[in-house]
Amino acid sequence: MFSKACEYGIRASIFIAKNSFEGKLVSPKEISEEINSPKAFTAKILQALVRHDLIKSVKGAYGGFIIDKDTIASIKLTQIVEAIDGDKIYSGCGLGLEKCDENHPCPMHDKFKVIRDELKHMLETTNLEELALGIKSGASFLKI
Amino acid sequence: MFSKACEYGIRASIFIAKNSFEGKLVSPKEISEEINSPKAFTAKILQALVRHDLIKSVKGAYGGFIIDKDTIASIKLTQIVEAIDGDKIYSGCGLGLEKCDENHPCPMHDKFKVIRDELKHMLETTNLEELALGIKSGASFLKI
DNA sequence: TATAAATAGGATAAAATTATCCGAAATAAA
DNA sequence: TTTATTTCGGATAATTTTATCCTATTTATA
Ligand code: FES
Ligand code: FES
Repeated sequence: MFSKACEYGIRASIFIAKNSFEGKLVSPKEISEEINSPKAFTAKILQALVRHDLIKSVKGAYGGFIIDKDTIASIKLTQIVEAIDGDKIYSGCGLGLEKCDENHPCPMHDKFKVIRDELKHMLETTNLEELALGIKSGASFLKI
Repeated sequence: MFSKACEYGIRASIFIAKNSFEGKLVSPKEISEEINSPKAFTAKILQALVRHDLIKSVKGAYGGFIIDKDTIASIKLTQIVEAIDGDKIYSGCGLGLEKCDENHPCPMHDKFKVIRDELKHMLETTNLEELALGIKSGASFLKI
């Protein structure tokens, strides 16, 4: 469904959000340990999220990654997914035709579109805050 | 969503089904031209579908691939997807946790499960016949 | 100012996926 | 029986994705 990079990116963002509630910066080392991902690869993904203005990096000693407390609730999953995987998950043809086109549909189009649109809607309406609260309360987990 | 191999496999199966209505065998060459896919790679995927008893191969001169006319309507998309991509699309965690577990869910689990289950249901209830008829009637297409 | 700690980013490497090639085996027709 | 045609299957190559490594740059603190 999503690429590994995107899975790591979402999990990392949730972990950063959780810590950002308390104003705590976290490092790639801590992140990769908490979400069980390769450290250097995760760091690369974090850089991409910084470039897309979804998270903030503080360079130098005592630095790390953080998200502005008051933006956590406004960051939607779709923004993270698009920053890493692009929009092919929303616009691509389920059977791999060059483009998904109502006027030149593949045989699966009608049925696939319904599901693809629901996925899109879900990613557009789910924000980092609610996911981070799930982790905080112990209702959900980021590894194993 | 699906691997390239799976996309080719589904498109190829639909094309084979369409021709099987008229009892016509088709070759990897013809298939790859009609669905716009790499020939040798497509041939490999067809072999896998044969091993899974989803399509039939006729070896030797004047051979090719075909599907028993009376089984076309009973072959569901899910069977093709599982033969090629396995069941990770049904059972895998959306955020890449080792396994999707109700009792140890990732933060996206509840919302993701709904969509994953709908995808599963769609693949389980869509059969090759209806897809092939769409191609035959000109309502849908297998390339470009 | 010097030092230590941390992100940024380029260069590689490993692994997985996608794609190609070629000879062997099967088989229908001449 | 020979020939031409076609699938089967192993070996290999190209590409993409995933992962690692190392150095430069940044910056808080001593
Ligand atoms: S054309 Fe294939 S999903 Fe729209
Ligand atoms: S645990 Fe992640 S989708 Fe179920």
